[in-house]
Order: sequence, then structure tokens, then C-alpha cells
Amino acid sequence: MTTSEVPRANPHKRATLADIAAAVDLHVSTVSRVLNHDPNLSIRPETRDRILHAAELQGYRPNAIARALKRARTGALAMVVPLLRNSIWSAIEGGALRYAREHGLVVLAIEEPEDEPRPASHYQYLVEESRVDGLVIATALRSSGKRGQLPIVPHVYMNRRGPRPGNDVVMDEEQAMALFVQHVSQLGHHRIGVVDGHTRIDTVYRRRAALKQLCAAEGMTAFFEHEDHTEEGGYRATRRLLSRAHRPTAIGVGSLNQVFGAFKALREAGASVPGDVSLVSFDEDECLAYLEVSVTSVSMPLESLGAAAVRALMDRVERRISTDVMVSDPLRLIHRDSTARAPR
Amino acid sequence: MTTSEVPRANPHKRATLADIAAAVDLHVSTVSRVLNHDPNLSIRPETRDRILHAAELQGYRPNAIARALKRARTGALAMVVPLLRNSIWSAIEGGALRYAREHGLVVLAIEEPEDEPRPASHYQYLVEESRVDGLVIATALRSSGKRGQLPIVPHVYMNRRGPRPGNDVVMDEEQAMALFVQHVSQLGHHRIGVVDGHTRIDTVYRRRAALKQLCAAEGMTAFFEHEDHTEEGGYRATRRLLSRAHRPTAIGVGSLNQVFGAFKALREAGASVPGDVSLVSFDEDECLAYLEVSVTSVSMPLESLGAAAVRALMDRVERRISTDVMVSDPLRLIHRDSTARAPR
DNA sequence: CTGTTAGCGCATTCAC
DNA sequence: GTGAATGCGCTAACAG
Repeated sequence: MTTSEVPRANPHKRATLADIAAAVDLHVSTVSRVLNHDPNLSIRPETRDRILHAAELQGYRPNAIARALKRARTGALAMVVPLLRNSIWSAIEGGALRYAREHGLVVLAIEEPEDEPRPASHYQYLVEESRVDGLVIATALRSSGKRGQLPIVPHVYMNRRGPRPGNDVVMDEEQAMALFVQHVSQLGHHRIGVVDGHTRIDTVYRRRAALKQLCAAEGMTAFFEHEDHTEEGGYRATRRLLSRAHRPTAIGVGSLNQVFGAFKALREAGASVPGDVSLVSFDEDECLAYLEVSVTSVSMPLESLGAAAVRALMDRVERRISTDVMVSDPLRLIHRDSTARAPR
Repeated sequence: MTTSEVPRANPHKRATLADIAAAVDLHVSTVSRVLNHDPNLSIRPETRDRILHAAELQGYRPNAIARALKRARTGALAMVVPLLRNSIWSAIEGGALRYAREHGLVVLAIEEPEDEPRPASHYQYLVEESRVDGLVIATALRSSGKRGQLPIVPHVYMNRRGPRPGNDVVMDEEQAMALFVQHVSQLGHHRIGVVDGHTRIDTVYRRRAALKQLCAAEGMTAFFEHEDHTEEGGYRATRRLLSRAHRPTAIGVGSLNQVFGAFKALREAGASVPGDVSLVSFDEDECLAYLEVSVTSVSMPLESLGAAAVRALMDRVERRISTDVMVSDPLRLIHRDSTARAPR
């Protein structure tokens, strides 16, 4: 009732459209249109300036909640990642956050344990409750199968392929494997081993398939060992590789954490790097250059992946149909001291 | 107009309170009260069950946006962290997310470069636009001074002290330093060095002050070297320590990334660990147990810090006044192979 | 025990 | 060129 009698709003409350409308003695709808730069609105410049000025003066901020309610769009999205110490996630998340910010979006962080994650559908409620417009899922396991299927709500799978095609945003794991194989092949290696996570993780599954194929083509022998993406996992898997009758002479390692474990196993076995065994990491990280022997790695376009996932999700939210995405930025092999010609 | 004539809502739209009210032929407010378990509401169990059942049947989900608009509270908070690969942030963030989830809150992730971050007040707009209820800031630098002052909006500083007291949530860095000094002191070390970040970072500042005091008390000599919290930074700082006429015999390192650099410097200098130099990390991480020499560390209660920050922030949002918080969970020294008796 | 009423702050269709 | 009216979905004060 007293709204119009106090043109200057209570300094402790945020100014609303109504406040500034009252101040310039115009209608809220007019103010709204001006502030939203409504294209098909003709208004005399003078009035327009008065409005803008009053808004500025009162420190007007549009209320995102009210706007979301009206527009039925929140401008937020949820990103479900395994908040692993595993460094790739911070890079991916960084790319996603940057892209989101550039597009006026806001990202909800959700952590979910990597092993036995809840099915993606668990997070549907965030969309159903209008907390976010869509989901970026990076924790799906291959085995999730039916149970993990996401119904209606907009979503993409990031660095994982979902239960059915059409919503996946991934990197070129095959190419990553090719870079590795080609590199060690040129160095004369014939028996190669790979230490990686469980095949329930989609990237691992794809790398494994790619390796088989590449090795068959090049006439090489490949051994694949699967363990957790942890130091201990890397340690155990590498020990197993080294205890074979015919040791591999080159080993690829799927995660940075596993690299540490691999080193320990090699040390214990008295195998020198790269004298006896060449080593390649599939996670690039600055620390690799500082280890006891600096480690050759395959560098993936992680930031681009994060950005691409957000873009793809927004495409779905806007109902622009779209398909699976493979991030096209180039991969690079970073040559350090851990790879050398095969022994003998 | 046709709302009441179709009790079963359009399957493609979410069911609203009105939909389920229509279905059970009751008023929305009644439905709302039942669904919110309004304590001082007496309702006959039968009606109550009908409502619950209808809600269940229609898959009703409260619309968080509408609720937020009405209640003037979003149930979200923003957390501004340097999304560094630096592993401590993922642990802190994990603790914060867990606590938030347990309390029905949702966390907006914001990344901000560590060096020269925007002042905390930059993020005020998130509160002003009603996107979140408050801010957790973990990127303030000491030098930010006036410009970084946060006005009215609810906020806390996490692992940093803000421009003025009353809103800080921190860990016991002094105690961390004490554990370190005490440990190496018992091993007979007298000259100790510390490699850490710039003093503009509050934790570093506090550790430095604590070290000075402790060493004075114990009659030890301390050298402090400040560099970026990166591998390269750790490398350079350690080199400087080692090039002194009187080398320190024990070195503490402020971040995991710097530990890698420190190792490289030690290796190059031909200094053996722990034979010539004992090494302690102030970041605990599983990989420390797998390095060329496993590294003794001080383990901090990072998850608790994250949780405490969220709790403190919600206290402020609810207008329950509160003061600075020091997380009280115990620190632990994890004894590994990188520390031994002082040489000679 | 349950219904009425009145907004939260904004965008938008329609009228003049 | 501008104003009036309506409603997004929900909660809460007040009636009966």
C-alpha cells in the first residue's frame, strides 16, 4: 500500500522493478521491457534514459528466481563428477565452468563416488524441482545398463557414453591409444602392457578395444591389466605385468595416480626406466616432468571436453536437436625421458 | 481454464500442487501443508493419505524456484575456490558438498585464478540476483585490503582470513607447524627450511609467523622461501635453500606440487633423502607413500574445514550471529621414510 | 479440520 | 509509446 509513497526503496532490501517504476513514475512493464532491451519496443530515448538511470541509481539487479519462475528456465546446470583427486576432473570442470560463465550460466557441482555411483536418473530430481535446466553426467558405468537410463530430462554424458547413443560428449580415446602405440612401435617395442581402470569405465573400455585392434594391425602383443585408478591399483597391476614370463617392454598407464604406483612396482622389481621398460602416462600433468624419471604422456583436450559438454547440454535444453559429440581438438604426445628404444 | 476439468495432469508437464489438489478435490493450501509436514496442522489421517497417495501417483516434485521466490531463500550457496590441481581443494570441496547435501543445500562452483583474483565483492551479484543465499570465499589474498571488502551479503572466508575478523573459517596452521618443528627437532635437526607460497596467501603468512616463533623458542634457525604453489616454484625455492652456505637439514614443503619440485632440486644437488635432508609435506596425499622416498606429512582436517565453512555460512544466512571458526579436528603427523636423524 | 486471500518479482499478451 | 492484467508455483496469515 505504501509502495508508491516511497520512491526510494528501503536500503536494506534489494530494489525491484516496482521500485524503479515508482521512482520514474512509469509502469513496471515498461521498465521491464527497457531493461531487457526488448527489440520491438519503441520508446522515446529520454524516458528510456530516465529508466536506465534510475535502475543504475538504485543498484537494480534482476531477481534470477522470479525470472526463472516466469520463464521456466533456471540458467543453471548440474555437473555430476567423481570428485576424485584424479587431476583430469579439475581440468574438465575448469573448461565447463569457463564456457558456462561466458554464456551466463551457472554450474552446480555434484560429487559422486566413482565406484558404484547412483544411476544418472537419481539426479533427475534436480531438473524436476526446477533447480537446474539439465545434467552433465560424468560418472556412469557401462554396467549401469537399464537402471541408469535417463528419461525425459535434458542431459549429456561427458567422457562416458550413456546407455544409448545421441547424448555423449567424448574425446578421441582411439587416437590417444594410436599415439601411444605408434610411439613405442617406432622405438622398437613389441610387447606392450597397459595399466588402467576397470572396463566398466567407458574410457577404459574404449582404450582397451582400440589397443587390441592396433596391436593386431602392427603385429604386437598387448597385455591389459585392470585395477582401481589409484596408486595402489597402479602398483598391483604393474606388478602383475612385470611378473609375466615375457615382460612387456613398454607400459602405458591410464591415470596419474596409477603412475605413482607403477613407479613403485618398477623400483621394487629392479626394472629401470626407460632402460628396461618404457613408460607412458595417459594423464598429462605438470608433475610428470619432475618425477625421478620424467614421464612421456599423451595430452588430451580436457578443457575443450568440459566446454563441449556444456554446449551440447544447452543445445538439448533449447530443444535444438543434436547428436553425439567427439571433441576434435588435437591430442599431443609429450615426449619426455621415460621412453626409449626397446632393450636388446 | 481447463485446469480443474483434467484431474490427471499432462504427462509431459510436471505435476503442480494445483494438479494434485484438483485430483483429491481439496484446496492447494491444504495439500501444501500436508506435503510440508506442517507441524501444527491437524488433519484427518484419511484425507492426509489421499493427498500423499495422489502426490506419489502423479510424481509430484515441489518446484524449488517457486518455493525460493516465496521464501526469499534459494537453498543454494556459491563456493569460490581456485580450481587448482592442488589437491587440497578437492578434499575441502568434498567436505563442503557432503555437508551441504545433508542439509538440503546445493553448491554452486565458481573457479577463480589464484593469482590476482577478483575481489570477493565481485561475486556479490550472485546473492543480489537471488541465485544463492551466501558466499564461501577461498581465494582472497591478504593484499586485497579495502577493495576486497564484502558488504552486506552473507559470506565466510574459508582457509583464508578476510579483511576483517568475524567471518573466517580456518584450520590450525600454527599447530601444523608445531608438529613439523617438534618432529624434526626430536630428530636432532637445528637448521630447518620451509618452501611455501607467497605471503599474500593467508595460510602461508600464518605458517611463517608460527615458524619464526617456534624456532626462536627452540633455539633453531629457520629459512623461509616463497614461490608459487607449483612444481617449478618448489624446485626454485628448494634450490635456493640448498645453495646456502649452511644448508638446512630438514625442509618442510607447503604444497604437494612443490614437493615434486623439491625432489628434483634435491636430486640435482645430489642430496639424499633422508640421509642429507629430511623432507616433510604439509599436504597429505596418497601418492606421497609411493614416491622414490615415501614422504612424511602433516595431515590437515580438510573435509571438516569444508563442512565447517558451509555450516558457518548458513548460520549467517539465518542471521544467527557467529564468530570466527577454527576447525578443531586433530592434525596428525604421518611418519614415512623421508625424515630421519640429522646428519653428522 | 479445511478454505480464502494475498502476494514473492518478473515477463508478456493485450489493449488503448 | 505506454499501461493493465494475468500468472509462473508456492507458502502463510487469517478465516471460518
